Amino acid sequence: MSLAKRYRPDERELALQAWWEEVGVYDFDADGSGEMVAIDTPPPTVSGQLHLGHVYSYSQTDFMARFWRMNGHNVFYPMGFDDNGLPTDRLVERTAGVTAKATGTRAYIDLCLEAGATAAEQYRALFRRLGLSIDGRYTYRTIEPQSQRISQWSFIDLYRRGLVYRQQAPAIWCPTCHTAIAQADVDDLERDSTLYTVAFTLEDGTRLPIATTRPELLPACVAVFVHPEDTHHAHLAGEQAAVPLYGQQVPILLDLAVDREKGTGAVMCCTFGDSADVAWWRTHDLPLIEAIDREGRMREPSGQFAGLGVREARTAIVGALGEAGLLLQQSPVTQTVRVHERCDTPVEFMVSEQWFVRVLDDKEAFVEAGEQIAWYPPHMKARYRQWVENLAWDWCISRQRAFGVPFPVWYCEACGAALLPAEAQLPVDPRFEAAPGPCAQCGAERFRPEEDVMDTWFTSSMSPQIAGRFFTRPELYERVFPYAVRPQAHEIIRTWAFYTIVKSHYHFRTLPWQDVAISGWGIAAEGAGKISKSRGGGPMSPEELMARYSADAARYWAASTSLGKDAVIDERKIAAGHRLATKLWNVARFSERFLEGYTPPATAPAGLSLADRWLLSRLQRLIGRATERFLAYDHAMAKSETEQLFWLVADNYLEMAKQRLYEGGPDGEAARFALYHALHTFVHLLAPIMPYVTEAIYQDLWSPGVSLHRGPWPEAEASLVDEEAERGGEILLEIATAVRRYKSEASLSLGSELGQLHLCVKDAALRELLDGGRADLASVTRARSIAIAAVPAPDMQPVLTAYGINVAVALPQEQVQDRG
RNA sequence: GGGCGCUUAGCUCAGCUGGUCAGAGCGCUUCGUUUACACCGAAGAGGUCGGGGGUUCGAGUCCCUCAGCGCCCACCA
Repeated sequence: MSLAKRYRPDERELALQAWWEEVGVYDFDADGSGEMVAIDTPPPTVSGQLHLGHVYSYSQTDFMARFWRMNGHNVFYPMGFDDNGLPTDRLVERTAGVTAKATGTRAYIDLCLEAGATAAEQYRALFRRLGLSIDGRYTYRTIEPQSQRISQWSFIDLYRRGLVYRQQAPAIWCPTCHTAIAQADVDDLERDSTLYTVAFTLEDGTRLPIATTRPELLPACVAVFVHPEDTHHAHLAGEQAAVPLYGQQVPILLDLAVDREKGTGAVMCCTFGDSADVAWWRTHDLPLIEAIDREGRMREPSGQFAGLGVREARTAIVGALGEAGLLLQQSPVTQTVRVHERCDTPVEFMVSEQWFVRVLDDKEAFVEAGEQIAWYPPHMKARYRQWVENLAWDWCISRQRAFGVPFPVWYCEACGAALLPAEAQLPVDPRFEAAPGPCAQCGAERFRPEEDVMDTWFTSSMSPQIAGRFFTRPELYERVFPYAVRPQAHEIIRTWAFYTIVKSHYHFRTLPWQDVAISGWGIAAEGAGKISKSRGGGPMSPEELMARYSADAARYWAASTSLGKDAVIDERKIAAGHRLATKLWNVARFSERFLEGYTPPATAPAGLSLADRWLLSRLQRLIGRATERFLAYDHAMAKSETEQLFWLVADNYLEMAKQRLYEGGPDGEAARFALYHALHTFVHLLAPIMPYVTEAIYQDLWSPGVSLHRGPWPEAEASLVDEEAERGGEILLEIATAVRRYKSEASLSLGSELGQLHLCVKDAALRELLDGGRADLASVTRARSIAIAAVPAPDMQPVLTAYGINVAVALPQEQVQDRG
């Protein structure tokens, strides 16, 4: 077996990937006895194309998986595709240009299933190409029957425990997606708006100015609030005010939540303009006037403006107010509005009947759960805690959409009671299946199905159960749950991480995982932001990038930034990864002729040079350090330190050992020993990050047919640590650099010989230490002779004074004459 | 308004528990091709580590403060 002159990642990576799968390198051993590491892999959402942000975060998970696997752990690394629910539903609407209403629910579901399957194949292909060491036998889709079964079981279990409820209440509503959504699905969007001051009329006919950004809600105005200590307004409490344009009389009420400094100090309460309105509506028991319908159009209370969209209605009402002389003032304001994160549409609050999971009652338990989980990096825990502490709504889990996991619920036509199926019947789709009646309450036999589907997070929060085959492989599930780690991005701490913790707490009274590893985002260089939200999937597609540089190079980039930090997509960094792979290959090629058929002795041979001892010592410390860093999820530091020593070795040690290696003999044996350990160590330590080129070298040089990625991981050999040699080695490096500087300044080639290299070393112990580096220095400097003495050399060119050493060189006699 | 993070060479960033940390890659300048590598090598130039104050024998490294940037959360009349 020999190494090709050139490493061709484009060919080699594909072949290795196929081979790894063929021999099952990534196979989890369901019956194995080794220490378990189960990874609760994030199932990517089917909502578009994969981008470099996925490459970034998924690579970081794979570094851990490969590290643990090489360390002999039994790694459960499944993959899922989150293809149920709103994201897929919206994708189909956008790409196919159809709606469920137009095609019919059944046909629409089929379109969504197809879109999910297509995306899953694309994602799978990219993940393979990237070299994620996923065990393909444990792949799932969140829409598949087993996922639905687990999700519906979760619902039924929560229902029995009284932890879900159905309520007619104001819920956060997306007019574009036409569904209720959860608090977690809402983002902030800053935008320019106008603050209108309009004139309400008091009973005595005087005007009460009130500022609003939403005049279209005047028909839904149900009260005016003032602060009890507001000297200008508090006396009005108990009076009625007439709403401009519409004329309905509303009470003037007191509430401490009013900000006297804002607007005019008096504020109108509509059903509903924002969450404060909802709160006031509840606490003051106000009437409900629904002015906006579910598509975001004005309803009949709006009078002549009924049928207009919210924005058109606002313009029209402002016009009418102006004509009526009721518009006192308008001024531009910057306003932050709440929008649906999936479509950026400003949300409304709609009274509708929705299913909720109780979370507000158990905030403390969820905060405590967050405390018990180890977060990487640790400050991400603060985000979780802050979110939980600020929760204001129970988790709304029903969505008025066609595609998703259906609720396993029918309602009795006669008495309205909910009928749930037995667990054995799951999964069910009440929209297409008859209820397993009769009604337990009244005995009636006519039912109406629950038409809504579940929030996609309701299912993905069961990912530990779905991946672990909760129902179909209970023995497997027992082994993997709770998981060792949940890798995920930070923007879904409030959804995926939180909801998974909620489910695990309610169903199993346990934490779902020990650790949470939070990755940052891969972000585009200009106008930093999430690349999935930029057009065209970012600056370069992952496929394009890997075709140009290799998967190893892409992973190298992903390894350059530690957990939790965003990384700018930097092609230069990816190119640097490519160069590292090439260099590694060339070092291996150089080493091949010396290491072919070589089995290193168990203990170091006699006659190690100073450079050999330096190298062996540095390698032992590197092994310890890299291992420690990987254990702390710090792949960036592990990579950086390994890479640093590697380049030092490639640029310097190899030149120092070359002469001895070529000449053979006992000195050559010593160099072989050190060289073997160096290459062996680098190939192993870099394997989690650059699995392809390291495996290629391992296969070609050492163990054809046995994968590097099954380990074992190197262990540091304490007897090789040698601090004295490390200091001496540093001096050798300095001398080598000094001599190269001399040659560079003299415009000599690096290969040109020196007549003599003279070291003047006063300290006897140091002199003896450096004596062990004669061969190393001769090799790297091409000096014909080396003098190490206590006295300076006469008539020689000084090149370095440091460490109490004076280094001088002399050219060979013939060159001196030539130059003269 | 609250919380968290960031501010180190022209660019992108490393610098863990304070004392060879002032670093890497890219870019730039100059030089160099016969036994791994021109998909290359070598040498060099470049920063008072955002500002100010403090702790310490000693601070990018700890504390305070100011400024700017980013993110999360709350508010949003």
